[in-house]
Amino acid sequence: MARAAGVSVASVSRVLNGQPATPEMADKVRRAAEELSYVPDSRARSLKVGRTFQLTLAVADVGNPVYVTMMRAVESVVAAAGYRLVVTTTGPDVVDEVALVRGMARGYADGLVISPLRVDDDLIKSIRECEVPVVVAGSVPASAGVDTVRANSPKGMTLAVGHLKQAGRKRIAFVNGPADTVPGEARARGFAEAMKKFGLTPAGTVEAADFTFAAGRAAGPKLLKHTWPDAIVCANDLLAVALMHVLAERGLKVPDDVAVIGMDDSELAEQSFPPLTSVNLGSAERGRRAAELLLARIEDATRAPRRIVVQPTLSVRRSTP
Amino acid sequence: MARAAGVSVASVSRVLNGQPATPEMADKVRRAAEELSYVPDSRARSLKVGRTFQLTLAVADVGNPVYVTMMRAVESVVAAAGYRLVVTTTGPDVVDEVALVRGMARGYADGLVISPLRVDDDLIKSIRECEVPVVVAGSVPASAGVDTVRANSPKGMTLAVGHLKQAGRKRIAFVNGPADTVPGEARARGFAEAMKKFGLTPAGTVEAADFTFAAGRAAGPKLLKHTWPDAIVCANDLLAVALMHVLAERGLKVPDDVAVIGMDDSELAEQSFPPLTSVNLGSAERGRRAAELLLARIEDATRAPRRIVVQPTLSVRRSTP
DNA sequence: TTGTACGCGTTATCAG
DNA sequence: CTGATAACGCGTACAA
Repeated sequence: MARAAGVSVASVSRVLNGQPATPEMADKVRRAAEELSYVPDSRARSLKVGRTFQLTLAVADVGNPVYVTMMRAVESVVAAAGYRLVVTTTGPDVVDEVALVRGMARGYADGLVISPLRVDDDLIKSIRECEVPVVVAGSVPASAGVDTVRANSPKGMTLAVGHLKQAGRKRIAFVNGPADTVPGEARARGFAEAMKKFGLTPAGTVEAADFTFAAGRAAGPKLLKHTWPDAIVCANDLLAVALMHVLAERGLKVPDDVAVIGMDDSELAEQSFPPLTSVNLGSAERGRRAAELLLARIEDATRAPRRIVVQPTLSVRRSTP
Repeated sequence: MARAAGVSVASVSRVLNGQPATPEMADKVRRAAEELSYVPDSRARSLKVGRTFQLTLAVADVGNPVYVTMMRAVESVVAAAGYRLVVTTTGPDVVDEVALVRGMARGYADGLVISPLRVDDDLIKSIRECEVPVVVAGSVPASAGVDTVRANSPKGMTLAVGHLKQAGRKRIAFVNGPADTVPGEARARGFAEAMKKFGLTPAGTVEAADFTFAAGRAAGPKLLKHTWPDAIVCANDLLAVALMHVLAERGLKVPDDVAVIGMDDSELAEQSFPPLTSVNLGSAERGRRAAELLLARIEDATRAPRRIVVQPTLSVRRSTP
């Protein structure tokens, strides 16, 4: 390429990176690059500059629409900054998450946004020791000293239960995902607190095997075997939609017989029938903020860790009165 | 690292790549690697071996559940072969697709699976000239001479219309996405052919602005202004679910008053209410086959281009009688 | 402003 | 079987 343009390799590099050069030099280089449809090799560039201009987003399950929302948000922020996004699915096991974080040391990406389902000391340790910046989209202890952006589940639960109480519902049940996960634990605590705050007693609780539609289908009958709720709060939209299916099969009308509320306010909420009232935990904003935090830390590795909390809102649709 | 183990860099490389070495040598190297938690830098490795062990999947819209299915399938195949997957969203414009394909020359990935919404000569040209192997998940002319795995939309439409006719429905309408897209064109043609084959006349057709839920919500009323169908075939699941919303708003029962059929048989089909009868165009299998084709071509660049067609099946659920 | 020369960390080659 | 060394293609001091 350099000799095709009749100049030095250094000049090619300078022109293509927008550094000062005489117009005629720039012209010669661009002309030759166009001619040969030459583009700098990103592998060599990565080795030299120590950056890949790639970022990784790790989520547990791409089939969960909340991660689609988050992915969109992260993608738009990092793309605007000139980065590609590598989306990785970790699955539910924390060991896989730890392996992923450790693997970042290979240097195939310049940073990581991870939304872990389960967190243990190993994971926190691997994040702290990671070669590249890591931002956690989820809850980790403040003592971990890592950048974090998380939702406010308890407040979200307050919104949900308050809305139901105002509608006159009193026998409120709760469908959670696994309580040994970070979101599962937060939602369980939040639900209990919210019920207490409003002077209500839970009409029943069930724990689905995971946060999927199938798990919700299985958990619904278990819940309804022992209780006759007039409202059900679900830990996410997939579970809520699954519960509406179970209720329909039993001839129960939503929202007249039983009101249903989901969490995440994902695209599924407006697509479901009836459209699902859902607590918006700010997944798009969390994704955006997490990406911004990551970019900022890449710029300046010494800045103090930030912990951002995104506040929830309630999107009222037709599954509640 | 080499001097930490007291051996040469070459030996480190050999041991870590599983090449023959004396047990004691292997031991020294592994011990030191463990100690320093050393992992080979993938940037340098990429530069040297000319491979990144990364593949790219380009889709139009990550919010479309059919791409989630495809993504899962591609991911599992390439991961098993030791590759990472980079998911890129191209949007609806062909120029962005062309830019993406051209950009592959930078060498940040070893191959590309692209599912283009619109195809023109520029795109085909860029694919043929691409530095790295490209597999198209979709339809391109055989003359293009590229690896392809596509669905059989006409046959899928025959399945859909045949199912409706057998149920006694005669006033069948069609909701398509943009007809200037590859899937839009294929489905329009397929629907027309299928109707003719069964001796039926279309009860109306409307073209949504794109393949999204919102576009379906907007297109539904337009269709129903001029016609009173007893069945509606939709070009994908998102449009079908949107149509069911529109029908419900007008007090029309699905499937008693109007039957609805979607295409893609995505996760949304079983999550919708009523569960959506949908033509399974084999998105998972298409993803799997496309990934396999790509891996095979990376192994052997000289093999003849293959054109795979995946056959559809019908998943009957509750939105049809 | 432009060119020359070096080094990034790894793998492949070749001599020992 | 091991060690020394030459690339891979780029960015960048430094010299001109």
